[in-house]
Formats: sequence, structure tokens, C-alpha cells
Amino acid sequence: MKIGYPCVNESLDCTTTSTFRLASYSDERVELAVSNNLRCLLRILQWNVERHFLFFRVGSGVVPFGSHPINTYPWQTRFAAQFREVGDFVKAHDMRISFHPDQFVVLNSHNEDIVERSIQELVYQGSMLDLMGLDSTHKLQIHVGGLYGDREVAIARFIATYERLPEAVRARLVIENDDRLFSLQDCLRVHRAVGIPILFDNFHQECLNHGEPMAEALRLAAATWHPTHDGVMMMDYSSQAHGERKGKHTASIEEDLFRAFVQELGDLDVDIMLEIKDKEASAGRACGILRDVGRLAASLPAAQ
DNA sequence: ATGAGTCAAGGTGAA
DNA sequence: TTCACCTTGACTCAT
Repeated sequence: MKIGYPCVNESLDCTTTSTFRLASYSDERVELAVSNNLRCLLRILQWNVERHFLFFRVGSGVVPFGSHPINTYPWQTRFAAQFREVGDFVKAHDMRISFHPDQFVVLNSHNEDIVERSIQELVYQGSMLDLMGLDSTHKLQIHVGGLYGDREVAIARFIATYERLPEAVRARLVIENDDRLFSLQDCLRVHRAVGIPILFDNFHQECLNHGEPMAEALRLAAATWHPTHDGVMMMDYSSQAHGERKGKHTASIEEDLFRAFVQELGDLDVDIMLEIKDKEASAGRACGILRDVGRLAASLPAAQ
């Protein structure tokens, strides 16, 4: 079991998201930003290893305009060594990383331009994993997409697009149950059609479900991951922010809820991404709870 | 130097 | 029909 947090480290003064405006695009700025972003990515991973956070979600902006036609800078070759260095570090420490392309990636859009741009974004993010030399257990996570008033047609269109994705993307793509439109059961239908694994989100499951008990839902999702090709199931963990709109993530982990959730896990092996606002602070508390119940090694690795 | 407004991109649903 | 919300910082420009 690995614990992680998404995209941003709040303890370090180093980010993987330095960027600039499209209007001020230049090759020089791409060069500068990617150089900074990869340096910080490695630094964050090093920081994480020291605290036994072995799971990390990398943000979409490591390469500014990475899938935009304006960006013709050969970052793949210019930064090949730096990407490889990150990948080597991940492998050396038995870490796992993932990407979560944002809401603009919609594979089931009825607009072919949007589908094509979405595929290009997935190709860009998948190519970073290729450059790192990381295999298909490191994932690209997206939602099924829009509903467009007809669930059946929307799911069919997702499947049709999935089947024509480049292999480098398809091998790594996973779908996540969402909180309003496509439930775990919808994702299972897509899985049965094309074999895509389901990244389970416990909070979305609480928001949108068909009455399955949490323990059963977890096992249904886990069974969609091929042990060697996909690795153990990845999941997102969060809980409701009190007094806020339904679906809003909590600012800080609620330890009692997390303990109860760990009980639902039983002996299931999963890697957990904590989608909680205070990032690594809550990840540390989650690790503490998992050590208490014997699901993580009792002590941190030897001091750096 | 600082604060406010803005940033490539889609879709949903409330107002 | 418009706008806030996904999530959030970081950039950009006006002051």
C-alpha cells in the first residue's frame, strides 16, 4: 500500500507548475519552465521518499502547452535525461506516479475537434511516462465525460474513442467514477466492454451510487485491475467538507472517517491518493493511522 | 512593489 | 441565457 497526495507540495518552495500566458509564448520560456518543473518534481519526490509517501500525482503543466500546436519546442529530446532521471528515481524507490488530465479532456464529446485535442493531451502526458521509462502500472486517470442527455450513447461514444487510442495511452488509461454523472456501475459497463481499469473514488461513490456497500464497491473496482499489467488498484480518498456544497472536498483529513474506511478495505491492497486540501499534512496523518493498524511498516526508512 | 483580475481548453445545472 | 463550479496557483498588468 502506498500513500500519496496530488500535484502540489506545500512545504517546499518549489513547484512543478511554473508556466506563462499563451500570448507570451516563446521557446525560451518553455525551456525555462520545463527545466524548473522537472527539477522541482525530482525534489518533491525526494522529499516524499524521506517521509514514505510513495505515491504522487504529477500535474498536467510540467510542459506548458504540452499538447498545444503552438509548442513546437523539442522538449522531448532536450529534457530526455531529466525525465529519465525522474523515472529512475521512481523505480529505485519503488514509487508510483499518476497523471490526472483535467476536465477539458473529454473522449466522448460529440465534437470531433475536442476529441482530437483530448487525445493529444493524453499522448502528451503518456509520453512523459515513456520518457521516464515507467511502465503501464503508472496511470493516466480521467472521467468518462459528458452525458449529453443520453447515457447509453455517451458510454458508447467513449468506448468507440477508447478503441482508437494509441497503445501508449490505452495501456495506461483508467476511468474514475465521478460524483454526478457516471457511477461505478457505469464504469463497470465500460470496463466489461474494453477492459479498462476503474480508479475508485470513495467520496464520489458516496455521492453517486446504486446502494452497493462500500466494501463491495471497492472489490468490484479492484477486480478491474490486472495484477501485472496495471498493478494494484489506485484510488482517490476524500470526505465531505462540512457545511459546504455536496461534493466539496474536506480541508483536512477526518481521522475517524479514514479509520472506518480502512476497516472497509480489509486486506485489500490499494494505493491511496488523498484528495484533501492540505496535501502532505493529511498524508502524514493517514500514514500514522495505517501504521497503527499494521497496514504500513512501523517506522520510516533510514534517515536521509 | 503590490493587489486585482485573468488564464487554452468542456460540461452541467442553478439562477 | 448567463455564470459559478470543478482546483489552484501563478502570471500579468495597472496602479
